[in-house]
Amino acid sequence: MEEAPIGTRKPRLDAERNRSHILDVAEQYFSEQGVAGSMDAIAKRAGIGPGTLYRHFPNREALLAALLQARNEALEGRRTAIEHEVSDATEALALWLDALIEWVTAFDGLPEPLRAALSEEGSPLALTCQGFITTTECFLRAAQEEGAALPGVRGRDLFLSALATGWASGAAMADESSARSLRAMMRSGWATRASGEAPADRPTPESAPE
Amino acid sequence: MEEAPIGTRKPRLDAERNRSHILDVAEQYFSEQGVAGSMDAIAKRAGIGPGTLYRHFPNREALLAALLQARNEALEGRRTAIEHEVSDATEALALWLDALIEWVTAFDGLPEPLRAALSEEGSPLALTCQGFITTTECFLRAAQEEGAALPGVRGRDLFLSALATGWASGAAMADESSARSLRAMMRSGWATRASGEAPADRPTPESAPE
DNA sequence: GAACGATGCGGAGGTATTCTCCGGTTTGCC
DNA sequence: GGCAAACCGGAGAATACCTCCGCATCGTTC
Repeated sequence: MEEAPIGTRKPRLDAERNRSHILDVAEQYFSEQGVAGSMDAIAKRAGIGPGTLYRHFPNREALLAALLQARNEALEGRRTAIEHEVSDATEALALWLDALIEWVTAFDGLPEPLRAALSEEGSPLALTCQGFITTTECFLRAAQEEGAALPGVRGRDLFLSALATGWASGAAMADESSARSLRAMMRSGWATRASGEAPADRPTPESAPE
Repeated sequence: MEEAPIGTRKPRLDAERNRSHILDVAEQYFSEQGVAGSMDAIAKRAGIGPGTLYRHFPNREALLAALLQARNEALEGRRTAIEHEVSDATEALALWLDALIEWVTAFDGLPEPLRAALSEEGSPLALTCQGFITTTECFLRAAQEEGAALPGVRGRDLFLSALATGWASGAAMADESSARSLRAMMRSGWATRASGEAPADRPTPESAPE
């Protein structure tokens, strides 16, 4: 559609290559050090100057947003998969929230900038989050119409819960058992008593009604 | 007992005064700017040099720990009050967790350093947290013996939940309704279905069985 | 009350990090 | 091949955390 090079002088190849190289390096660096790692260190590891890094990504948020792009698409895919393969609205919402938690913990320390981004309107991360909040709202509404989710809860609250769960799971004190507990508690937080008898420890039992 | 000035040459008065002045200033500063505010700014506002600030409190954590001291005692008081005035273990645990959330949100951004402190053994904040985790464990065990709380949950998980709830409530997106939702979801997270029929919106109904 | 030793004070400054500015170079287009 | 636009990269400004050390102040002792 907008591919016509009208007024846009075609992006230079070296810039394009630098950009993707930066993304590769940042992906690895953030995986190792967490998202709070030094920007200049990324530039140095990529063999470029700070200026180049900041030209491509004006701040940490922009870099993070670009890094998350691929995972965003994966998460969108997960969404349509759940929509098509899971008919039970309760299970669908639960699976979606699990996917959200996984997305939110893609990098160590990611929940913090996400929460911060929710406060600022123009942030690229905020846009992404807003989309996922809307999706959460969809799944939630379906579950509520089935009577499987409490009516007082809103999509943003569930999204915040997922974010908070991911944040808490990142604590050094939190082991695998804690993470499971937190997820389970979150689930019985929105589910009604009437909905499916799974109280806590059922490990997402892949019950696709194919 | 250890008041005998053996080997300790009695603390100087000006130092003591400086210390409490720093605490006053920091209290106000953190209340305005959140706990991530600049240390040097606190020193400047207190009219002292950074060196003096850091002599009294070697780092931000120590300063925070000292600031929280008063509130810690208030929280301990709340604990004994709950223990004496509330016989229902479910309600007691719920009240305690509400008090914890309030403590955790005493300053804007406080949950973050608390979570970080849990990772480091020698931190003064970690000690405090550990005490409250133990208290949480006590309330939880009582509730579990009444069959009012799920047996799989641990005290640390509940503490983490409270911390995470406070963290999420600090998001700009979170309004009062979100905070209430989060607390309600947390509660139905640990409570069994059998325990009291209060699902969400009961506003802590002061039912002291005197 | 005066001198002395221990203790506290405070600012200069080292290190780290984020981000900007600008001269020099490379690239794409004609 | 030449030109203008875009890009590169490092120097460096701004800020924050924290340390070091000469000097001042306090408490004690004579």
